[in-house]
Amino acid sequence: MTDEEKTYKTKKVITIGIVSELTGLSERQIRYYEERKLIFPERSDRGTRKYSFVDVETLMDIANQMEDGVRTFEIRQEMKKKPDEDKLKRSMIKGQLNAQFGIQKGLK
Amino acid sequence: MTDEEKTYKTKKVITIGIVSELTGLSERQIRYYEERKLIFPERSDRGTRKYSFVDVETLMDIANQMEDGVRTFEIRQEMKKKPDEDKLKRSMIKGQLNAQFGIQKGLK
DNA sequence: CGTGTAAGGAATTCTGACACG
DNA sequence: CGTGTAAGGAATTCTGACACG
Repeated sequence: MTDEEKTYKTKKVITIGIVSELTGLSERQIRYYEERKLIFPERSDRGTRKYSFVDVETLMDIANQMEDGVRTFEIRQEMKKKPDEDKLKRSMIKGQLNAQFGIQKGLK
Repeated sequence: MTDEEKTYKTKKVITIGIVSELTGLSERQIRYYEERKLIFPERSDRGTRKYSFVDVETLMDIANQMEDGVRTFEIRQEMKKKPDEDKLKRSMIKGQLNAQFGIQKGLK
């Protein structure tokens, strides 16, 4: 991946309304995940949040985990350990994910 | 370039205020270039314009040509002829660009 | 804990128009 | 021709809080 392509992925230019459309999450949820330290948008001059495509992908990953009953602090801990396996995780189906990482509460 | 990377470049997710910051152009200028058929943003549900990174690059290219005195209809015609040499043109310094394409009015 | 909602304010975006030239 | 600006309205975003549970 070239520097230019990397910039497209990581440059924070998307407003919360569009992130909401892209992820299907409510603005409330998106702001809450920030409060829980799962995502870190930048701020424009006058305070509006700006997200990158990577943030959008992280949010979709979070959404999947929330559906599985994972709690925010557990998601945060997983992100610390494996800061860049998001792509890997996203490509796996839920069952496989659950089995491999076992990050869900008391599953088997 | 993978499909995923292509999506980052072409997906229309940036609002006009941020495009303005990114390009240094006023919102007035950006809307005017649309009126002159140089860029084609999409619209969100309720009508706000949304741009891609490619649009941002096109705008920076347009800005350079405007500085050189090229007029909007001339830029539009160049874009028709060479729909994808933007990258090439952007990488050339102005003098070279002028000499090679000669699209400026009566230079020399 | 995670998320919906009403609340009020501030900032954003939109369109059509007048202005200069 | 290209761009600034004032105008009024509509939509966006922000924060802190109450609610449910």
